[in-house]
Amino acid sequence: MPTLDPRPLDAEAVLAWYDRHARDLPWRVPPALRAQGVRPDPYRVWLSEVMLQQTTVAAVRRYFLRFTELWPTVFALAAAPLDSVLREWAGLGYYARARNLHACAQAVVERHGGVFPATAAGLATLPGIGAYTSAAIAAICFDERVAVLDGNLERVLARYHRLEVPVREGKEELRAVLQLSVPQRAGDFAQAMMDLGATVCAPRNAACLLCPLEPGCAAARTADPTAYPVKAAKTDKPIRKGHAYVMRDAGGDVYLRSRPSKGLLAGMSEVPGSDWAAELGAPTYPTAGDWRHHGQVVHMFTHFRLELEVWSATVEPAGVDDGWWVEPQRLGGEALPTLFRKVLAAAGHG
DNA sequence: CATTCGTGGAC
DNA sequence: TGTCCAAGAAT
Repeated sequence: MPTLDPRPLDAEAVLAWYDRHARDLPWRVPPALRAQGVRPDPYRVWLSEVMLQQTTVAAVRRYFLRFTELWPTVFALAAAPLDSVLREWAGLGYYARARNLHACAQAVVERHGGVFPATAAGLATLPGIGAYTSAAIAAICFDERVAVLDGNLERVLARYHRLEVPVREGKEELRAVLQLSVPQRAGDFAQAMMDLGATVCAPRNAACLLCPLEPGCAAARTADPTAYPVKAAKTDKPIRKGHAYVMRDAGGDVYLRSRPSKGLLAGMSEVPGSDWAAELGAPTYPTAGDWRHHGQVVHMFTHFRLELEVWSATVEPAGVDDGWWVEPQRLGGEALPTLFRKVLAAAGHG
């Protein structure tokens, strides 16, 4: 593999840009306040970073406000029932994060007296906190001079250095080069680089004229900077098919149950259904009733496409017993992933 | 180390 | 409509 020219970034230029263009985010201490010695609350930074894993700022904002309203401190979150955390997380995706979030809050309270560790190494021992998140919290909250490497930084650095291999193969090299650039204001630098990636050096649009790193950027000297990072070959998604059964009792209540605690949509609520397989089998209704077909729901997961045939019927409650019955107007408060909200909508509970 | 984990928005 | 992809972690 070609070794990168270890040119440090112009961190001063990046920080100067950030001082003028920092985005206003609910979990952020703006650079002017940070300069006055105001420190971010590690609880809020941690919560935001976990929510932001593979998730857009736009999607996170309202969940963050809701969580901090319900649970303003790590003690409050640690004391909350896991069920309520899963319910509030519903719709945000990657539900292992919610379980790890709760486990992490309890670990911070029980093992650290409610105080988050102040180093990346210490943070990385906690559930749901990996290489990126530990570095981000340590830099933002404690100005540890550690390389914070997320998808934005990978893109910016791949362009800056014209990395000719997919990021996965060059990631550690990028990390080493980035480490050489981290200034004293490590937290502002990390946030600046992420803002830069989100707004200036974006995936489909590189606004090089606005970029403080343009003078040293290799891709900016090419016809199309967005050609970097180079992509790995993609594989096509398999299709899985199955049936979903929406049951109502005589009063119109809807039947839900819990999914297993591991695997896809772990621990979330669901409408009963068949296995999901490459070939669609005949429907096997959970119990007797006036079963009627409502068409198909298509849902895209990261690694497969799911096509569910939606059925509904009015049934005798005695026929099923591993779940619970919910009034239709209370479905909104259940820990239902988007997939099953689509199913319920198709069956007339939209 | 490659795979398995969601979802909504931009284009 | 299909494709891409966003402040990754766990296994």
